[in-house]
Amino acid sequence: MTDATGTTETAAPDTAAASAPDRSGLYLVDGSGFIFRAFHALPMMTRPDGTPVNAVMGFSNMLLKLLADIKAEAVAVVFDSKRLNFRNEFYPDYKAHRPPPPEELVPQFALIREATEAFCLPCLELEGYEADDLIATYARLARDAGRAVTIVSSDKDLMQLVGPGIGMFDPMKNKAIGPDEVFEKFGVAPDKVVDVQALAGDSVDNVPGVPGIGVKTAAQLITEYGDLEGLLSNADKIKQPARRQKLIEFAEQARISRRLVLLDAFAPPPRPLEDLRVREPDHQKLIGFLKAQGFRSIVARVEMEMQRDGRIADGSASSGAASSGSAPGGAAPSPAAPSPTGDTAEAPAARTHALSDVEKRYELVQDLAALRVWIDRARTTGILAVDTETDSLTPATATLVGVSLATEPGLACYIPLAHGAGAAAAGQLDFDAPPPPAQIPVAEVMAALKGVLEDPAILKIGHNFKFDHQLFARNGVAVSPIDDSMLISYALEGGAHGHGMDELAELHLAYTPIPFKEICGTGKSQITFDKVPLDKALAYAAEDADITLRLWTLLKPRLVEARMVTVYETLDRPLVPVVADMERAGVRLDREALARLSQDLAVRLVEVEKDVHRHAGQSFNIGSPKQLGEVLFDVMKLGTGKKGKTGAYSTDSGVLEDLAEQGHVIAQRVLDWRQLAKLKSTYTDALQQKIEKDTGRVHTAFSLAATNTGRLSSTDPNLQNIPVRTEEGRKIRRAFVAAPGNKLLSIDYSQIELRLVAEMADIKALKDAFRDGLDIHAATAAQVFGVPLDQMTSDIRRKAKAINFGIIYGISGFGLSRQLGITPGEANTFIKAYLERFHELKVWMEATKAFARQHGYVVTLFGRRCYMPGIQDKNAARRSFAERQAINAPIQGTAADIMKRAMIRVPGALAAAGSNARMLLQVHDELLFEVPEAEAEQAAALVRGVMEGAAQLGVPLVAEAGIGDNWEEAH
DNA sequence: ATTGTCACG
DNA sequence: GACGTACGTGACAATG
Repeated sequence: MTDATGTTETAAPDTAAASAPDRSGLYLVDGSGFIFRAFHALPMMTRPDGTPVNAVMGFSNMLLKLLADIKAEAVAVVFDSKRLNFRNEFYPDYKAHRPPPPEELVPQFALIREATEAFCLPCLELEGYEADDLIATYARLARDAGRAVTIVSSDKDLMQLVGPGIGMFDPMKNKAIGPDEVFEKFGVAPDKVVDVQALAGDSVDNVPGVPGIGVKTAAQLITEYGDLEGLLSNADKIKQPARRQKLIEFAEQARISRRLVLLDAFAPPPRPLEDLRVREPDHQKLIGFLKAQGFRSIVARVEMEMQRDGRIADGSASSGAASSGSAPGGAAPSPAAPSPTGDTAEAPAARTHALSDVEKRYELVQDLAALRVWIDRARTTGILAVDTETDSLTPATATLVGVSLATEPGLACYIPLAHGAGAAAAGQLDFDAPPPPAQIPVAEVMAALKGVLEDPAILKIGHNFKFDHQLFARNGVAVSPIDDSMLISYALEGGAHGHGMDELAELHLAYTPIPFKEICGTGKSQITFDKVPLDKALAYAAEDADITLRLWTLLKPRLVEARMVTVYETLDRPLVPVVADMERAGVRLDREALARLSQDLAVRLVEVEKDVHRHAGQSFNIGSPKQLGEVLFDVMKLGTGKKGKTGAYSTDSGVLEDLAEQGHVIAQRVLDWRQLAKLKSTYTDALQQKIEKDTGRVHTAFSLAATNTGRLSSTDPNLQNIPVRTEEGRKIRRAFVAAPGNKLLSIDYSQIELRLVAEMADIKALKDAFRDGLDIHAATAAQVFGVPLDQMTSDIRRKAKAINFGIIYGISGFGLSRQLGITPGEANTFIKAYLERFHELKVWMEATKAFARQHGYVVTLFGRRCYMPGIQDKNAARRSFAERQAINAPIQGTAADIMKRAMIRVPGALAAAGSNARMLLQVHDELLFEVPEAEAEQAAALVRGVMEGAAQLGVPLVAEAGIGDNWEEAH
């Protein structure tokens, strides 16, 4: 991750470095780290008033020496925030049993901040982050601006940052720390330090690591296997039995440990890098402070230096520059004096602006020189919002029409790539039409952007980045690292509202973006984006990147406040490249088989239609519920219809099945017709249309922010509802086939939701049954109805199965009675027996509903919030509905979380094993793969392992695999 | 654009 | 005592 700068061939004359040669160093002083070390290293001393000041003294000495020795143009002192930081969110014990600081140290915290201000140096701190994270963030920013960085600290946790352009300096031992010193300490290069720490752990910070593994062993293992994931996925190959066992058992703990020690170099900077410039110290103020502490020897040194340099202490840092640190008496920054440089304590609302408040500076980029300016801007800010425009909504095959970028709010550009000649739409030759506009060839733009888009030190931000990620991947660019403002919003407020850009812009920025319709029209006259004139394209596309950046700026910090960083960073964000690859892979369909099925269905539909009309004695549209109801209930007088709230007759399958049972043949024939019509229109006809010419495959789109529970959904076409329950339907499944030489591999979780009920409600009897590997429905039947397993009947088992499902849905006597065809009274008796046998369940359900009422949301096992607005509704029906949702959402949502964890780990596990299997589809508890025939069994075992190991619970997770030439066979 | 229906987990 | 119900999705055809 080090050769980020200057790798692109096109970057020959580095204009940023040439014209603004700001190569002077930035010094980042680890204030929090220093104070502890100085306190323990230096003998106790006190001020005349008795205040202990030994650490303050050490700190002042250190700063003075630093400022005298170095030629830094910028210095900042960084502190921990007082409150908990984001690490406590996923590991509450982080730095937990640290004793409170010694009594003599406490008053020195504030004095050290005062000292920093007396030296006219900026103090940096940020709620939710440690000093180390801010140091990592500013080190990244400065290095990318081409400036040398020195971290003044001896903390080993910062050693991971050492590399080209970034060094450390130990102020206590007075010696530099470079890659050699890091290797000496950890036995690996700086970029592998976190992997070693993840294994070795750290008792001081309460980082658990893997028991029995110290730094030495860790270094040896990491050297052999490359990195932590490489080691963990090959743990079974370790020779020493005890070590192998520990690595397998504590794999998850090692992963958590790595996240604990890994510094976040993308913390929102509390103030711009440019603000950190060293100012001429206010010597009078400095001397005043030092005298007040009784540091006479230091005062003497300062005065000597002033004389030597011939400086006169007269507040030379005049006007604006002095304003932030010049409060008399060294008091804490006065809130009454608004500082133009901006304090860290600024209200969140002030961080953003209504779109209309800021001048929009949007630029059309039509040559490489202009593009390079934007690339330089991205390197300076380390942050780049990106949006792509295409001629279609299927990113697997769409043509890239343009790219927009934004580097700061209001500052955005659009790079047209494939815009045609203005109004010459319809593809007709028009010799009077204007020629195509000036555009940089796509290949050149990609070559120029690749370095930035793949630079680990530049964060790329998108809204629904999965789409853009796919387009760049098709152009040979693997965008990383990324943030997605849509997914941030989803993690924050899933279920509370939608997360599309337009909706979020209204909600958070009080701004209505230019509607797509206004640019491209609608319906038959709609044009593709490549036909849009450049001025309009610029206004629309640049605005998208601009809004994305503004939303990110506003929403990213809220993740920390809401303690939702872990959900976002471990469940949602990493899914973006994984799902992008799935969509891009697509799935092969047998078009001829579908066509034959369509033909067959068409013939049979005509037959059944005739039959229905014959029974009815008249011709009508069976597909019209209105006409059908009138025929059945008004004309034929079959029972008494009328049900729906709109006054219309209900003709759904339940009603028709009742009629069929009463012997009305027409009802069964309508049901047959409905089934055939559904299969034809939704599947056999539609799926043929969805086969992409370019790839010969179908590419669904998975929505990552559509559901209330954290599940994915699939659209255009929906491949999560392909028929399977009836024989007719399974014929459609057989049209989903593997490419030649390949097999389809389907692996699904067995009973995952019921297992999670047992886990989350902590139901002992149910957990035992799962641990014993019993037939869970038979086992619950035995326990609830008191029937011995050897006397179990299929009917009793069926009833228990229905109750088990009902629990997951937030059971009601009415619902269960309808499902089982029994009276609500009987159903209630069953439920009562169930809740008595599994008494923990009732406790959990009541607690969950109470939580929902109190907070307006429920949480999954992994911390995802599912908002349910109806929970306080005055209407009893709506409230009951929300209560059932409150029961269901944590169960369904936790299952979704676990599936996401598995999906995120699958590609790495496959790659590590050298497998060529490709993940194609997810259907909530099932994953579908396409895999070379010879590798199928191996891939099945591997993926099963990943899925079963995706969470460590009190109940086992079980996944079952099937292999076949088509999806029906594999399932 | 909304409603009814039905495919899936 | 009365609400009207199993939870979560998306697509299609009819209809306003």
